[in-house]
Amino acid sequence: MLIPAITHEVYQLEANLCYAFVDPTRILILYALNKRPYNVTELTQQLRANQPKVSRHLKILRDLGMVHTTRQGTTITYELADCRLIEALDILRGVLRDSVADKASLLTELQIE
Amino acid sequence: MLIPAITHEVYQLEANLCYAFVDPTRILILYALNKRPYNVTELTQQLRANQPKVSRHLKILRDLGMVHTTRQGTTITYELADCRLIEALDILRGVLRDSVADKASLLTELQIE
DNA sequence: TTTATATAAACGATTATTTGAATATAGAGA
DNA sequence: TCTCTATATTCAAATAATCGTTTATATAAA
Repeated sequence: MLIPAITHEVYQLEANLCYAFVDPTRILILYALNKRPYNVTELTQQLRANQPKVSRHLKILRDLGMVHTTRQGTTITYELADCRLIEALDILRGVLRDSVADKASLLTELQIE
Repeated sequence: MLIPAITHEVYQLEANLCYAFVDPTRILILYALNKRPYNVTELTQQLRANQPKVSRHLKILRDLGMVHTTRQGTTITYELADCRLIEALDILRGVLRDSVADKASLLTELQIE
């Protein structure tokens, strides 16, 4: 049962979406926006990053449809587009936690012997 | 309420894990292994990719602890380490589906007017 | 119209990722 | 030991991602 060539495009789309998650700054932004909407200046302060850096990452998230924007005067407020993004990130965080726990217990076993 | 510097390391770890998902071949492998374990040759045939390519991606997944291996003679069987990885990918797929649906309906509205 | 502020985009340098092709290793059996 | 098969690694080339710095744009208010 081979995987049809057309299917590869779906996986490419899925991979494109996941691209958002490979940078810690973007994950940080998503988790922050999960609490409440923020404008760029607020995010810049929270993340202790410079403004162009934050704007660049916001653009990536915007292009992927992960955040929505509303403008009030000169300030632009960003909000999370879909809370399932956090759901997915939380699951991965759980996987990470258990993975680290496994390595730690393995280390403990080695020390006993 | 600033995000403490130490926290950034956790987000870096999370981003490292997500790195597995930015390549369609790796997503394809994970979904395949979710059905049942496969050896490298079988995966190579399924994905219609060359063997070194599959092996390279398997190494990345192995290093991240996402797959486990067992050797029988010369063949090495890979299996999914944690089914929550698929759970997370499925959630993202749902987000993707709705996102595409939204764009499609927007397109429909434009055509009506 | 000028000025100030918030946000975005462009630029160049650096580093990372992916690939096909070629090569290496590891185990099984003659 | 030789050979075959399965799997892993290396290499060079092409592409892509990230960053700090600088510059541009857009809105509001004077």
